[in-house]
Amino acid sequence: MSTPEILAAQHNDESFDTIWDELVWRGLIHVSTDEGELKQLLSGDPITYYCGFDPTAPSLHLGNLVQLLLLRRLQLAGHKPLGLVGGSTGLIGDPRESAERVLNPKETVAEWVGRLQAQVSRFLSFEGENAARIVNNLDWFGPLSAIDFLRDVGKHYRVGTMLKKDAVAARLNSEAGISYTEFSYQILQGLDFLELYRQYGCVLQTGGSDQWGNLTSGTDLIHRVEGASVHAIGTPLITDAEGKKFGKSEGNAVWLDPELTSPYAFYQFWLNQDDSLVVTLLKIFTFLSRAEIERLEEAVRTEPFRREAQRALALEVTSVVHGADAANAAVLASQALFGNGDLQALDRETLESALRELPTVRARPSDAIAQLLVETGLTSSLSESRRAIGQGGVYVNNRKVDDEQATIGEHLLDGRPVVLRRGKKTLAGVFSA
RNA sequence: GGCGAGUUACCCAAGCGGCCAAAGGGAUCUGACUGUAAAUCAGCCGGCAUAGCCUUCGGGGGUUCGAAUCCCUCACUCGCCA
Repeated sequence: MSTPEILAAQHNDESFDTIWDELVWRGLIHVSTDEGELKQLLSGDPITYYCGFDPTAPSLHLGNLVQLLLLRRLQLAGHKPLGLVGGSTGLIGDPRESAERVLNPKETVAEWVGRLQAQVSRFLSFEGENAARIVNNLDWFGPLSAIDFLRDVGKHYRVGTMLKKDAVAARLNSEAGISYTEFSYQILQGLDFLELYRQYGCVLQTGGSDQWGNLTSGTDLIHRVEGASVHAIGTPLITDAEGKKFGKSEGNAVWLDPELTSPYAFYQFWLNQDDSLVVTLLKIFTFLSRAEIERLEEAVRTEPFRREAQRALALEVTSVVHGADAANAAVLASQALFGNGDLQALDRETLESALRELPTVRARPSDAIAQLLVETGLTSSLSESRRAIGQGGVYVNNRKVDDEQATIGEHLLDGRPVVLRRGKKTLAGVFSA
């Protein structure tokens, strides 16, 4: 399915009186400027609004997806989105809670800008009255000299105010401290908003609630310089039951780029969500209607073992991000591989297409299983492979491997591809070399 | 600018000359129970040719038979005083 078809299938829920009501119901508003004014603004004539994405990685991830979908929901309500990819802010980096960022090379950031622009574009419509527009803050920061920056922008910022921003205060209270570079980030983002206000009449910025300090940096600046009241919406930070950041399990971010996170792995990620979180996720990450989500919520309560809500969530989100074809392929592969366990009963065609969704490797019968685990990425070292086998966590075609020295051997002989599994649900395919 | 404290594995955090590949907690991972859930319990948790060897305790250098532990030096962080 091509992008326009995906976009055409999306719409807001008409059972809500206003888009604001829907956003509130979906739990997308964690913090905002004056609610009454915002609600009125969003129910009136089309406005221009924006959200920024910094190129700090080669792809956007799930945290950004919340923002992308919010941009889209507002566009579906008739408003005009600006997707900003921060060619210059990405060179600086906003202050993270933990420690100072390592600056990325300019060429790298430039390349990432291109990638992110393409990703952002896929979630917005560039047709019609309220077509989206992609902007890059390097366009206005590039020509700005340090002296002009300090004279024209810096004068409007009080250090006391800047120090009180949570992101800055947290770092000041930590051992890591904060560099002048990252301390200045809030000014850059403030100037973005001002610039977009001047150029496009942009009056609303959205972002994660952890960006609230940076969002208000812009609203305050515009108020001071232009005397205008503009708005900001901060979405909630999604966390699991233990309060950990969603979709970022220590170094294993879930990426939107299919090269970095395969559609199958993406689908599986959503399918495995907790009961306690699944309804929240349906509201935020899908375009399913309130009625449908409420039905699924009931299903979680009455017959949780069917995992209907998780299935719906996984199918919907994978479709939105990777298209219906990729989503269906992920569903079929999941059914085949997690079916009733008898892989031998699968016809070869089905098996092979299911395995194409997984990491695969070519092998000879004499190859050690421990080595194949490493090559497929199921483990990261031979030691870990041996450990996994020793713990009884490795299977070949659903049969437990009990010898650390075992080779793939006869499993490969009849020419059928072999399913290598670690633990309950981490799979890879092995084809005959 | 002066003085003091600190930098340990993915994170927090003990260790302060050999018994240290490094206590403890958390996370990840595996097993049991389940619903490809949660909770709970158990195991694992640097690498390799695994009763052995190799590389790790901010960087570099030194003392010693032997250093995460002592000395010198560089870098960074925090605090107090100017």
